[in-house]
Amino acid sequence: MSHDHTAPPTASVAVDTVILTVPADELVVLLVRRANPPYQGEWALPGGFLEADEDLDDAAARELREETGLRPGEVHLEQFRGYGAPGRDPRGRVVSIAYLALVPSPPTATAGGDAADVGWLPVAEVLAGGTGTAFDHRTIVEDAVEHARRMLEHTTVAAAFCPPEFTISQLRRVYEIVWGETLDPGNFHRKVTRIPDFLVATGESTTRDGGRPAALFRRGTATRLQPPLYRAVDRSASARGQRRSTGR
Amino acid sequence: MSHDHTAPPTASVAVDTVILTVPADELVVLLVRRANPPYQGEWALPGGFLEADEDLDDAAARELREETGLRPGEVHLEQFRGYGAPGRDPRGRVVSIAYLALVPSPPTATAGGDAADVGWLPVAEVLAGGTGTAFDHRTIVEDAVEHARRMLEHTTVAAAFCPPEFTISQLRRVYEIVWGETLDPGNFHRKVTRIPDFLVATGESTTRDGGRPAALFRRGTATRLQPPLYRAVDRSASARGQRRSTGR
DNA sequence: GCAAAAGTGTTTAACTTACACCCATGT
DNA sequence: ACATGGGTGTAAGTTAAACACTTTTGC
Repeated sequence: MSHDHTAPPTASVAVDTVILTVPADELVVLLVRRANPPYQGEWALPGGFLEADEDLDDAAARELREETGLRPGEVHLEQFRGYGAPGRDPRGRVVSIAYLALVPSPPTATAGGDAADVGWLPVAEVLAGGTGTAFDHRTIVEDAVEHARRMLEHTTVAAAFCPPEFTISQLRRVYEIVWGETLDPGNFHRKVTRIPDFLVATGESTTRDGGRPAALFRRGTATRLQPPLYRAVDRSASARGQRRSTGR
Repeated sequence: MSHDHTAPPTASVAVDTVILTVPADELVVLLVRRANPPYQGEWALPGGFLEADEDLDDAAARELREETGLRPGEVHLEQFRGYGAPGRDPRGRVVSIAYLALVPSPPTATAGGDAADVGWLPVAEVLAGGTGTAFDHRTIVEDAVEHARRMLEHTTVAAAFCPPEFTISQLRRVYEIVWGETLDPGNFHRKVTRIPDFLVATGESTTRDGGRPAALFRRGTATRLQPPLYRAVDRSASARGQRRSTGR
């Protein structure tokens, strides 16, 4: 851009969003079944071309609203990577800016896009390749999920998966499902309630079938998790190395 | 991209790279003085338009080689963000994919691009606005530096600023300069030498004027820093909150 | 010897972990 | 009463922070 080439080659710029949510006991991603070629009938990420007078973030927010009816503020929406391999779209040169959206479940599910079919598919199935996915969208979902997993360690975004008011075990279940491992309920409770401005108690509590009612919380203003929460994978990898010089 | 709009609007896609290094006691960024309008005479990031059959990473690697003569493998090169605000380039719709490069210092400095003038500018000056910067490149540098600071906490990329063989205090100085704070030499030494596969001792040691010679190391294969190194900013912010419930 | 930088030891506080235990509700 | 999940207590082990101290060189 700082060099002034003659007649720069042009491309279409698309914005594709990996919308994740945790409706029950698994992580799911919103995909759209393609009505037209190429990849007709296969699943693709919701997205669209960048319009003439639109910033990238605005385009992603617009797409998200069109597909789920959710508006920024209710969700976590973040750009995470651009994809521009030459052959990734057979129609021509398309560079996609990929966004990651974490939304509470289930957000009015399928709203009115121009798509024939919209569905929440389990991430595990998509990554295993069991689902026919268009373009390089399986790779994009893979990168997005890895990004989300890392985000949960250092930031408070996990709360974006929860409704406006939620209990600590709802939040814990988000971690457990996204990371695929179980966490100690007591320690988790202490840890997250200690983070300043992460959780704001509403004073209310839930009433459910069996078990003590849980206190309800709202999201606070904190965004970073300091100190972080660790996945067991990381800690065991670390412990393996540390032990080397712990010869006391 | 999953929706099939008629005649998608096209744009030029550029790749701009924030090349950082630590030559002495400050963090500097490679900028190019623009020879032509717009922003003639101001400083811009090295970059160029994506070519027809080129992936994003390849374009960034090509630009980096053209400007510094360095090839991937010797440097850390990573995409970190796309920029696409409508008015960011007066010539038309340009979406830039920004890359961050961390290179050892000083890498054959100014090599042959088609630019009139190339220079390493102190990041502090650029961010303070003391330097006339073209487009939104001041913002891009700001984002890149923040990204780099966070990377140093969780990954081993700091070593990318060092020559192939380096001492632990060279590595520590990288942290101190990028973060803008001092670290305890003893604790730093212990911490980094404990990370498995981060540093590989060569057996050699330096001989300098005054002071005990330091052992030389090469980069190992580790990429993650687990547990992380923390900036004082983070820890103090955390400690402030933690103290709240530490009433033992 | 003295200054300077490298590297190790030691103490104290903080944090994580595991798990026991009590609490508050539905049935 | 008892099952169920919420939440707190506690002890053991681990890690980090601060800083004293030893080592190895140049002058």
